[in-house]
Amino acid sequence: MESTNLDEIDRAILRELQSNGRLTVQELSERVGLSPSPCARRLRMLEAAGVIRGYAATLDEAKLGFPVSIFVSVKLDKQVDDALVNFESRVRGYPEVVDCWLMTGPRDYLLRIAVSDLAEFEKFLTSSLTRIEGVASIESSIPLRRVKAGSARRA
Amino acid sequence: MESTNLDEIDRAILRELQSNGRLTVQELSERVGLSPSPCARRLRMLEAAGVIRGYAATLDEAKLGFPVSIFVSVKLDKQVDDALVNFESRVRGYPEVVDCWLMTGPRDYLLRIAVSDLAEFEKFLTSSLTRIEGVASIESSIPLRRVKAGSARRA
DNA sequence: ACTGAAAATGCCAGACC
DNA sequence: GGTCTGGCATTTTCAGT
Repeated sequence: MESTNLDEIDRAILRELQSNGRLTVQELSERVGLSPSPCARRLRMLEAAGVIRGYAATLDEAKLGFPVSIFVSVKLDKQVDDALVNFESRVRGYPEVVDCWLMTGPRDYLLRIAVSDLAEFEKFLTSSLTRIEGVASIESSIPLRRVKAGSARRA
Repeated sequence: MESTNLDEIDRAILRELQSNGRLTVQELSERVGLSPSPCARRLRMLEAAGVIRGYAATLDEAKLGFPVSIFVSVKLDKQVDDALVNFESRVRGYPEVVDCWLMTGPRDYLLRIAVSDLAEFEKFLTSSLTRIEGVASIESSIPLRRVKAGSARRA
């Protein structure tokens, strides 16, 4: 999992595609100061190397109907592998869970939940999250507002 | 900021574009069971309404050279507007800060930082973050692994 | 509202320098 | 890495259902 040697042009390509993922090779090549062919060659390399995992539309969660986010920190009562695997597969299945990290320390999980309102959150908590086997305790924090939104560090 | 009435087809369009943002209108129309023309119309509506904010390449942070993420929770010593505005504009300028939320409660910020290693993190902490005026205290948590990655809840 | 076809555009791929 | 050209895919529009 190396940082695949990238030169300044590769990084420029990635930057452009991070802010506009539908750029055509032509437009892209102009923006990075290259002609289309070598630009397309680099792009294919970046995709093949897995530096570019894919492309996605960036949606407005509020307009989608999920204006409320909640950060939830979860403790399991035993950290055996089975419990982790089980918890993670459950979590991956819940659409309410947007993001989930396995943390160091007390070996918790940190999740971001997106819901339409607190009633939906309560339902999710009581009927889904707390029902997962091995969940010992849960702590929620509610954000007011997203200050900066990114899915990856800017190249 | 309403949840712009979306029918099942609109949501299907959004779902498809969330997992493949470079789909052409043609391919998209086939997948959602429509012919290209109305599909293109809907797509333009979704973009104009701001439900679709844009398109982005999804990058592999590790392969980009930033395998280490750190969650940082920040407390300011006074929560006057000026301090918030100042902190936020600084934070938006740091490439290391991928994500930032203003939290309720003790009115903290929660940030995700992406760096190449802990040395870079230390440098960022001491020479950037702690130098922002009004920052009272900082707490860091290190994740081991990302379990589920999303930038928005699945439509 | 969706469909289908036709026209115009513009894109990509490949061979080659 | 750059240029060019052939061929194709895409988008758009328009008339029809």
